[in-house]
Amino acid sequence: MTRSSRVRRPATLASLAAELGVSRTTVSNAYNRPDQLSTQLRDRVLETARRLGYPGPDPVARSLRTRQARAVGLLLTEELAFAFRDPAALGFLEGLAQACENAGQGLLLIPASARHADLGAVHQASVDGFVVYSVPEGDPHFEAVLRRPLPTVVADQPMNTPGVDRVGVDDRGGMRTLARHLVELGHRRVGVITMRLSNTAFDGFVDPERQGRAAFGVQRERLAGLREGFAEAGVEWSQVPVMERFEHTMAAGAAGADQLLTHHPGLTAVACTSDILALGALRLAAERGWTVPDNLSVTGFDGVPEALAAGLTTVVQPVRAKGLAAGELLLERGDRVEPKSVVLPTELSVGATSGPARAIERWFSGL
Amino acid sequence: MTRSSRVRRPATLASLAAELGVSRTTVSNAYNRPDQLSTQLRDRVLETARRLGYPGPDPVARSLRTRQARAVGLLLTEELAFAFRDPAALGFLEGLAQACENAGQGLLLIPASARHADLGAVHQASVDGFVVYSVPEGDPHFEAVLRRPLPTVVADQPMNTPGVDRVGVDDRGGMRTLARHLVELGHRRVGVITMRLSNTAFDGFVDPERQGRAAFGVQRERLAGLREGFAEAGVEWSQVPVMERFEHTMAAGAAGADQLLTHHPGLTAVACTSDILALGALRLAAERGWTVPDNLSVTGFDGVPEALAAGLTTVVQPVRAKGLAAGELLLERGDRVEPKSVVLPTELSVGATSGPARAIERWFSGL
DNA sequence: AGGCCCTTCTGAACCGTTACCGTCATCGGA
DNA sequence: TCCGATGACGGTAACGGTTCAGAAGGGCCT
Repeated sequence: MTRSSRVRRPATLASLAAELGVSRTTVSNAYNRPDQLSTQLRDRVLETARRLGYPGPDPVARSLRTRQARAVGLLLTEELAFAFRDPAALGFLEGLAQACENAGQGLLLIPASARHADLGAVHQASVDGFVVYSVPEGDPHFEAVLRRPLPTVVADQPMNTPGVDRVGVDDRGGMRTLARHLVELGHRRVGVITMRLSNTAFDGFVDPERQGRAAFGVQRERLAGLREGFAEAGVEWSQVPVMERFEHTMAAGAAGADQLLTHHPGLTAVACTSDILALGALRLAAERGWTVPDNLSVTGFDGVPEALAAGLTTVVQPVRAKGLAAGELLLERGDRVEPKSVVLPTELSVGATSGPARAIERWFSGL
Repeated sequence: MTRSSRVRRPATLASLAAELGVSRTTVSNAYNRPDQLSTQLRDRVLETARRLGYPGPDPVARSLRTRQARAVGLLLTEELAFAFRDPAALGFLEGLAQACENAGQGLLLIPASARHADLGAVHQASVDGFVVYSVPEGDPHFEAVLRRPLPTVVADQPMNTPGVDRVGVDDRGGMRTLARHLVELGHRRVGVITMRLSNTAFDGFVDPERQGRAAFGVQRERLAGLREGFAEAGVEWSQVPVMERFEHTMAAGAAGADQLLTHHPGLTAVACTSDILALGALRLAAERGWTVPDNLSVTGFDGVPEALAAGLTTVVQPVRAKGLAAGELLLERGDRVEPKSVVLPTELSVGATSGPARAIERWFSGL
């Protein structure tokens, strides 16, 4: 079979029916309801289809009529390729893909990065529902998704979208537990490196006011968890320097740590709101010749494989389960109407990058 | 806006036109060809649409008429989740996603693992073309793809599908270069661990006959490259033990290496047809207390990040570029008819896991 | 005044299917 | 012989749009 023959406009169900001298319904039934016609006729239909090169009912026309596309749309505001680079996103996707596979549904990745000002990709997506992964509040693509009359599940962010299902993790509780861990180790002078808090590029220190205005609820929650945990030990949050980085890379984490530690040399611990940033901070510590955790404690959030392999103290969130839950929430809703919210637990993983603050005090006194 | 209002059957273009007292054409134009109607009328249309909760033209109906879905279908025979676990597949996907993003196209992951005996997912995919990633020859899902009257690009496998575009890498040449590298280091007693050669589960030694019958052209090519490279040094291929593993995991690589080295204790080098298997072999060597490369040389293929980080000697293939090329080949074909084949170069990356065979001989003589 | 073009909008065909309901033949039983 | 049940198939109307040719109306030029 040559390419050109495969690419020519194929026969339609109607032309096949005409060729056979039967009705279109019968041809349709031959494909979709074998029990509705005799075996002989069905075989004759299928045989003729083969002979004419009829590829079977057109999926688009079928979707139009049956009102289902057998696919789930995934909206990420980042570049598509990002999804395959970021370890946490990857875990989520793996779980989501699993859910789709289980249900025999396709998974449509929708190009909706900032490059695409038009919302065409969202409007044009032939899907039965959307999963929205971690987009900022007020994102126009997300709003376009909401206007589509389709069931939608939000993963992580934005939080509190009325009437929309959500699956997330206990960001705040996880970070609170982490903060307590640092407190127990004696840390009182801590710094924070956070992922971007808004959609506009900004790198630098952020005051609590901007923290509260953050367009990313997950970051707000994680910061709030740290605040609460440290508050229990009497650490005033306004005294805790928070460094924001727009990019989510190890390089950004290292740069953030550099700036943070340069302005606040007395810090005994740096808590990062992601593992990637924390790995960057670790790299910076190594560059400065500091020993972790003797000279500095560093913590992350997510529990990505790279971080666990590196022995990072971090909050592990079940990213895979989150993706799976998001998919299932979307696919297994029956005629449920009231929105559902799933919050998965997080777990502190104490690694080799957090240690007693004592040692650090000693180190500084020796300067 | 509550969920129930969002999920109710929405207004249609026709009902909107009726409400406005204009023709459907005009409403359609308001969305698709703003220059075809006055600004006032367009604003009135859009305003009324907002008021009635009309979500804009239905994508499926539009696709039916325009004959395009603005999406690319991706067929993998593995579980969907596999794509997010296997590093080489991941790199490919990243490149492909990039190509789709550049063209503003969606990327539809089609569930077509062995679990899905029915080909419905392929038949139902609303896409403008397919990218087929590394599936075995004769795969029924692939054949279903070929029956769809859509442009198709094969990545890696199956090779030599008449009339179909393909993008691959120089598997054979890469492996030949690797073999020469081992030869130069003095290796003559080598063993091989290969990925699965057929779709049916099998673990064990494979003779050249089965190698030639392999359903995976890429594996055939890589083995052929080794054969040719070693033949230049007078190493008879029939004397080279080849161990096949069905699973593609480090554990499988370790088990394969174990079996291989148990039956052929005199081997000085183990060449694997993938990095994952090679990393497994390295793990086994460590478990046995062997020093690499002093006691054993180990090589891989792919050049995945984990392998390069581990200093594995391997053949690096440009997986990302391969994905990008596959996407571009599909999306940028104009009215080209004759099939096109792209073969990307591979590069030997000499790491710390291959060394002179001398040392190994000495080690054995000391037993 | 008449012809022509331009802008703006309409009517009808078409895209390829499936849902719904009706029809027709066949057959067994009364 | 007639009747109702059953199985097999067909006709018609959606499904929700896009497209293209052309109509209506106004302005401009001659």
